[in-house]
Amino acid sequence: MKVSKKELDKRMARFEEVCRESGAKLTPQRMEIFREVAQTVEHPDAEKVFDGVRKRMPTVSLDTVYRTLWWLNDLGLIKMLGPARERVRFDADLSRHHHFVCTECGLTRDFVSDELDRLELPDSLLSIGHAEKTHVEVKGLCRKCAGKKKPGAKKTKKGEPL
Amino acid sequence: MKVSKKELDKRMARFEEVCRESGAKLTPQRMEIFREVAQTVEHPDAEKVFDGVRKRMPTVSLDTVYRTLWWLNDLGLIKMLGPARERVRFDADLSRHHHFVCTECGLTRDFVSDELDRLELPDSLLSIGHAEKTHVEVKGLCRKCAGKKKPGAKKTKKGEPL
DNA sequence: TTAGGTGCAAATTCTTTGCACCCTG
DNA sequence: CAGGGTGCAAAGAATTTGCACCTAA
Repeated sequence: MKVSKKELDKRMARFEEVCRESGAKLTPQRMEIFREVAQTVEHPDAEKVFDGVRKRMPTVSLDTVYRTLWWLNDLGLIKMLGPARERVRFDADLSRHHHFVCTECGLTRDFVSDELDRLELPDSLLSIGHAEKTHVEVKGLCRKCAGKKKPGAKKTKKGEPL
Repeated sequence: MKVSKKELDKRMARFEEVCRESGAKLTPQRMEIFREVAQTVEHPDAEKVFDGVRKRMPTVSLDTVYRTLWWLNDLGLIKMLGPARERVRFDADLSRHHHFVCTECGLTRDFVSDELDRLELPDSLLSIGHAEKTHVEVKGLCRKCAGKKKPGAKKTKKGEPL
């Protein structure tokens, strides 16, 4: 499913603007890679983007697609979903709960909430599918990282569980 | 952080029971791998589990850990978090929205909900960290997969609690 | 006894990097 | 013209698999 032309134009305009502001070069590859993500409501993976772009530009390489995608993400022009440099993790707690995830160090803690469990889903979901489970993920800084942040913000290694 | 001895014992007992019921062999490796996940509230990845088990059983191999973890997941004794065999995906929609994900085909669709956006988080979160964003992921079958699976599948009703 | 389980090592899959050439600004 | 950007190929990281030996039931 594609987004409306109007919305796509808006996204492309913002892309060019942010791109220019950041002082980065506006290459045809970047243009097409961004367009590929911006024109759809599906949430394509790198391979899908690659295939789409390749139709119009047969010489792009997969690694340019990856590099450009991370770059767009860093610029805040797109967002990443799912396994963003993380590993699979395991949980033996089978009771109903949600997760708090620290954006800095990856610390993940369970929490429960009656209010969340009573949530009602919007009608718009009916046209998409049949809901079976909902899981809430709260992102933020854990206490430890919030404390560290001010002095000299330090990065933790990728997806390291705590 | 470890779970209480009582809870751990409960989990181990259920493990042995399910294991026996399923007709699978109760090997020391499986025992220790399950115990490693069951004894903590952290959400360890395969490597972490491997390291923990290796302390008590120096000869386990990483691939046995992986195989056992998938097996435990299939038996419903543990759950997987994060990149469960998925790839990173990209989204150019920067507005506030949540996701519906089909557990069968992976289809991902955005949806919005005022109610979700007004959610109040429980106090218990305060002791963990500072919440910045909350994202809801609804899992279920998309219409297409629901149709394939069992033609007479029931539909979600409005207002049905999750 | 014997089918299922394990360890080892090699294979895959998805992503990331080094490097020399190319093109935008 | 300069320095960032690109393509290619090769490297990595996290899983996964083939195979022969081992062991719980």
